[in-house]
Amino acid sequence: MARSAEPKEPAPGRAPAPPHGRTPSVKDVAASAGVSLGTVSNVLNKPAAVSAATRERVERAMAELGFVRNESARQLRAGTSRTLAYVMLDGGNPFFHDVARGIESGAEDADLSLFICNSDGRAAREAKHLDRLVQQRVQGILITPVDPSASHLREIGRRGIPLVMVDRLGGTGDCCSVAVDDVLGGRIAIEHLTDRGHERVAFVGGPESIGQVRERLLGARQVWSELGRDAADLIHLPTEALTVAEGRGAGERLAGLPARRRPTAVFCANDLLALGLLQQATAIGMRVPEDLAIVGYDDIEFAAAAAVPLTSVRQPREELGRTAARLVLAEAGDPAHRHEQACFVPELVARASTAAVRHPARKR
Amino acid sequence: MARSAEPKEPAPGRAPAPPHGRTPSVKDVAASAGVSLGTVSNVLNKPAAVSAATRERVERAMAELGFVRNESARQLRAGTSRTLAYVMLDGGNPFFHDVARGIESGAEDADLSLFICNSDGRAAREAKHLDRLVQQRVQGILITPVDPSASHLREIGRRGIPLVMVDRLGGTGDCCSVAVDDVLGGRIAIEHLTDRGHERVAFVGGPESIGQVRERLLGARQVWSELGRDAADLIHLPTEALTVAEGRGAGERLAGLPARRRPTAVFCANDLLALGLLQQATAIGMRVPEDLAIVGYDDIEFAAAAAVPLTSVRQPREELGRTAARLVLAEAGDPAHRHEQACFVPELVARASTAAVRHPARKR
DNA sequence: GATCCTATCTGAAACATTTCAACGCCCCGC
DNA sequence: GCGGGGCGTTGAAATGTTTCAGATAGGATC
Repeated sequence: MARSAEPKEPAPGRAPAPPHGRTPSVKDVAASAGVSLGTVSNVLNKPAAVSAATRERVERAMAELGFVRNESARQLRAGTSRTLAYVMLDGGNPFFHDVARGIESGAEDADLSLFICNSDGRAAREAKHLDRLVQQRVQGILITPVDPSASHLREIGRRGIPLVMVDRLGGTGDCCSVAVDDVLGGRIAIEHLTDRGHERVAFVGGPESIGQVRERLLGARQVWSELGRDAADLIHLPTEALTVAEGRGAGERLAGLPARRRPTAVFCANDLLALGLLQQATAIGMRVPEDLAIVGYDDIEFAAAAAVPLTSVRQPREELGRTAARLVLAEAGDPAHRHEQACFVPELVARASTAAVRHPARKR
Repeated sequence: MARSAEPKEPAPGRAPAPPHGRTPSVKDVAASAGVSLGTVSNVLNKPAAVSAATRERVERAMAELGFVRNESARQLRAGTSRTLAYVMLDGGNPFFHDVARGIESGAEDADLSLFICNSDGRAAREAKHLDRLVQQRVQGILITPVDPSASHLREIGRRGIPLVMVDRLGGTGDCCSVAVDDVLGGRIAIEHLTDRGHERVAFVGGPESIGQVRERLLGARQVWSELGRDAADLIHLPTEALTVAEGRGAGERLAGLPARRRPTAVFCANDLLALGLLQQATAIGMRVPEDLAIVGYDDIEFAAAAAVPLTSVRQPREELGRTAARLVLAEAGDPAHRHEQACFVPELVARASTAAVRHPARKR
């Protein structure tokens, strides 16, 4: 019954089979190398304090036994883990994955692992994730919250766990945050469209409970009124969510408008909406950009990959993530840390979906 | 200097400020409730063994102190963590996120957390992630490996950590795996195209070092020869990777073919390629499906959202993930576990990109 | 009243690591 | 020969939890 080594397979790697059942600990290594366990610990943590000969002996023992540090024990002693966590809002939106990638790169630099969670827009899930993360004693939490003012967020802060809001403004300033200037994003989108000669534009997006949506719309309206345009010519087509399906729905409603009122361009609150809208528009035979120009938001990879490449407002996603990681680490390192609100500037990426065309209405 | 409670903010939540610096432990709770720490532990782990009165007292103490279990300590004692991990191959491909969602749902059922890592197709990154996961003593590892035969994978197995390959066949059977029948997938894609009357078809995909690519191509060729078609009419357009950019490149090469040799349909090894190809085809004025029919693979959300909705071979992604989670848990629970190779059946989802059109070549 | 049982609670041990005061040792300078 | 100071090493303490053998008490049964 004893688990014998398979004779067929003569140790393919370097590490031999584990000594016996249990995975070896520092104690085993110490015994095998004939040193105290404090010395083994020193080899791991301050190798300079150990003589070369001893160090080598210990290292050989570790290799022979296939020793691997037990991170739980280390954490227990240290009081905190070597892990950051990012709780993202919508796992179906590539935007957040790009942000996550930025965070990961920041975490990597500090030699930390990154725990990625997905709240899927549901407060209960978010709370559950946060609960777990607190139990894990993560070193810091990055989050794009369902509701930035939720009580479970303040709870985290009260516990003294560094927390950074990502892509949301920290509001009252009781935590760090990184965000992009959404009002400005709305402005440049509309400026781009008016530059292209559009006089009747729709803003597609909702619900307005989402700060981003509110601000992008606000920016749009600001420019519109500054240009002295009639507010009635900037239509708001609300959606229930920022998804492809909702974008299609908005496309249908757009098509249903009487020709007089129908806009020649739309500005969508994100790229998913824009892609859905583009699809619907194409399906009913509208040409983009000739009949309808479209501007999206986020500049996700699929925006550039659309059949008609999508003009979009790009956010510096990875940098957003990297900065967030930097802030959370700064807060973790320095107790006297002042909360910081980083705000990035969005940038318009013009593509075919708003290419300059002599507009039919003007041409004739 | 003492950190006094802010007078402005009269305890917004229920939990009062932590007692003093340190986060409270079971010992603190025990002291505060006037019981032994064993009892506190029982309240947490086997509440039935504690009298109602005591339990309530302890629970009140926990609430008052804002006690949160320390997961590291729990893990240390238990010898293993309450965490699964998924190392995905390509964070930029929504397919893997859907798989991850399935895994998460499986993990959720077992009340485990899921650690999501991204190897980004790089073996070194993958090895680093695995290293960390072993240090964390995760309960099991799910992985879509860069190279299924890599030595660091066998290492994991030798350590006795349950490992399940996702979307890859376990090959020699020395670990569990879940996969989808890619040969069959290739077959149904080609059958669909030949049903639609196409007589010259291209397979776009590569590199062939990827098992999926090889098998989908194999399935395609099988059907082709079974139908008695000339092998020269099933062109293989190789790509360097399964990305949108490579899809665009393939589109260019396709357009460059002399009209006689140009296929009327393509079967792409995944949806990213198909989307890139669709974009390029549209850009140069080819109509889809009239001039070129396209079949993708994976049926990611963006396939349905494309301007011309993409016909695609759907894999049961979430189920793949859920099954993988189930297998890894089975292996973790039962040491005498027999490795299992789960194989799912793909399914064709027909959309506009291969809609039946009277094909020009036949019409005239 | 002794015995047994059950329900409840206790205290110490164990888990793997890091830290730290202390120790032995050797060499240097006096 | 002795004090002093590095250097390298040691052993014990501490971290927060779970587990488990025992302790205690309160009934019920004989």
